[in-house]
Amino acid sequence: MSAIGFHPHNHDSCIKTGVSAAAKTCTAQGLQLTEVRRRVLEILLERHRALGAYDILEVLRSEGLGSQPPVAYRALDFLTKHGFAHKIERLNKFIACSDIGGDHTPAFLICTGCNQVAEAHLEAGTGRLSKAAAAAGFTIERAVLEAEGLCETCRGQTAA
Amino acid sequence: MSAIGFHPHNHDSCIKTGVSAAAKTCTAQGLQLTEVRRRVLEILLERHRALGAYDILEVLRSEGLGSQPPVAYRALDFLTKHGFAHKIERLNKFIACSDIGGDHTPAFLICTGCNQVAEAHLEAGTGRLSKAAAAAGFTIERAVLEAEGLCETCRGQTAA
DNA sequence: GCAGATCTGTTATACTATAACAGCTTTGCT
DNA sequence: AGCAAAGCTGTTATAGTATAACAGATCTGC
Ligand SMILES: [Zn+2]
Ligand SMILES: [Zn+2]
Ligand SMILES: [Zn+2]
Ligand SMILES: [Zn+2]
Repeated sequence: MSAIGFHPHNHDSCIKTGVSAAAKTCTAQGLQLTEVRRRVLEILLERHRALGAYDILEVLRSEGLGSQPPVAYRALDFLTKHGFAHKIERLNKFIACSDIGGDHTPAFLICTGCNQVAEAHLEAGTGRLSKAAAAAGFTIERAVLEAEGLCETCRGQTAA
Repeated sequence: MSAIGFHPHNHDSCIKTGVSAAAKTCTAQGLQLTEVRRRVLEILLERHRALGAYDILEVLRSEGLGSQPPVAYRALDFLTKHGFAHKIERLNKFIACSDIGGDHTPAFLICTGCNQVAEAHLEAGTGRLSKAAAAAGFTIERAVLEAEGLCETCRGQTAA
């Protein structure tokens, strides 16, 4: 429930934890966490912010892991499909999941000041949107919840 | 609060009501509802579904109202900026606001069966996302709330 | 009527994403 | 091991979405 992401923290552990959690899930579900896929996840975890597909491709290219768009998009499809990463629709960018493993309804707080994106995990089916959908007889299969605004730090700087 | 949009209804009145509400708002706020802008709003109201910018451009072109992308995008920027239309981020498409005039936080129900999009109007600042944001010291300026799934009709057809 | 602001038309280009096909690798089975 | 099916990768080409920049037209307030 708490929205981490706007606070400094030790980052190496983020990366290791994220990759190993993904590896574990893949093993359990018979999925292949291949070289490219693992590396894309690492890149997202390393940068710890939303990246465009072509940003990622540039890194892959520099490492000899693939140089054409489909390589990046396929890896991202895999990662997003299985919940290891998410697409931020508002930005057309991708970000590593901050809680790889659990089945969740992610929501994002996008700071327009520092461009950081924080992921909040909400309980599914308990909000106003769910109620409105239920009232209309609509069955939700996937939700995009993204808020733009200012994080605490950036807001302070604007006010000051 | 109720999500209209998945039910048949008389449409001419939608169009007239929408345009005149927009015209009224523009007069009140000193905005210019020019030929192109009005026509784009009409097109969105007529079709009553989400349209891509290039779909709209095609219509404009056929009517001699502008043939280059910026013409459509500028009109859409105007309409979305002032709440006469909304962009559906998940689809990269645009739709006329179903309640032109009121200041609102729109949420959308996107049916993957029939491609219809219904707009629900939620009260701002009362949901889980707002609470999560407040807890993180984050100030929301704009929210994207989009749910994909099946409307009542399409769900019935799938089940049957 | 004039100055400033705003809107339109146009060219060019940037950015985002996928189709399609050939070849390689892994997996599961015998 | 040998084989077939499924899945992954590399590549070319192309589709789809969006904006920068500048010149000219129109509207607005004075
Ligand atoms: Zn997540
Ligand atoms: Zn910030
Ligand atoms: Zn609306
Ligand atoms: Zn439907």
